[in-house]
Amino acid sequence: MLKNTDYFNPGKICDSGQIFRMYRGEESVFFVYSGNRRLIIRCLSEHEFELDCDESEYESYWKHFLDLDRDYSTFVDKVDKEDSFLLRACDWGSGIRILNQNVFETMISFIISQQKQIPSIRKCIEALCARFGERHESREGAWYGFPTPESLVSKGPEGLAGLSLGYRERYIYETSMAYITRGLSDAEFLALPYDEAKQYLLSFCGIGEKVANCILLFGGGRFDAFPVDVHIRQILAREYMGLKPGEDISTSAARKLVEEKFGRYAGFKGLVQQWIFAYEYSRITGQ
DNA sequence: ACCCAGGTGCTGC
DNA sequence: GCAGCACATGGG
Repeated sequence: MLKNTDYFNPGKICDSGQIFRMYRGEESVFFVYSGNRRLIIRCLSEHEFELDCDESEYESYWKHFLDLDRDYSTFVDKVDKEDSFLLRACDWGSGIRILNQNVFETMISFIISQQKQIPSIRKCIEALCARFGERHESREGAWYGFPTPESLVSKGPEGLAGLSLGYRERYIYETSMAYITRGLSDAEFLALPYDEAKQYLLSFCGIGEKVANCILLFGGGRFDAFPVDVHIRQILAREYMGLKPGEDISTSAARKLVEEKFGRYAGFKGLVQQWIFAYEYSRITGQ
């Protein structure tokens, strides 16, 4: 049971695009999957939650996974009062936490995410878990864990066919193979300096600048990572350059603008990114 | 048929 | 460093 918990809104987190294996159940119930673990969150009120998982897993795993050991109140107060768009995004995104997901799962998930829409990404990952993951039985029904790299390569490169992964099949296979031979444990990865952690990620096939930043932010504990994707570029163009809706700018121009507009939020730039991404995404999908 | 999606790798300059 | 292109697949 979690009481008096502020700045924690499972619904906002579920829709924020940083996690693909989090689902809405009935009546304010959420299912969260990570590796071979599962957490059920029941929202009792705005500040009270029942967390259902194996005994001891909360303190040893889920508390940090949900980033509940961080004080989010300080970040909200630091938003520039002149920046009306960010104020709205921050207000809307209140309750989003930046998760600490496991690294290999985040690598494969965001390799899949490229050139795909979020519902489609979820389906691909589900299919991958069903084919290669460990099966678990529970009162609520059967579910599958996230596959290990060994499992993903166990049927050869062709073993990944038929899951709508397209050209990403090769990326997943190559990255899994490389991870088996030279992958770091999560603890080793987290201990790396920022630049080395990024270079490590970029050395895998299918991981470029944007995906690396997603992994750094959503699984790598780097609160300053700022992924720039098509939505972020459109926000910058529209809200910070006065261009017409839909007009795009180059990624390099976007990175300069990010530094100019959000550089002052050093220490929590990644949270700022999630506020504006989730706000924009809700606008597009009409929530 | 066309355009786009939480881009990356590769080539050529 | 930067532009241009191919790359699967599903959805509008």
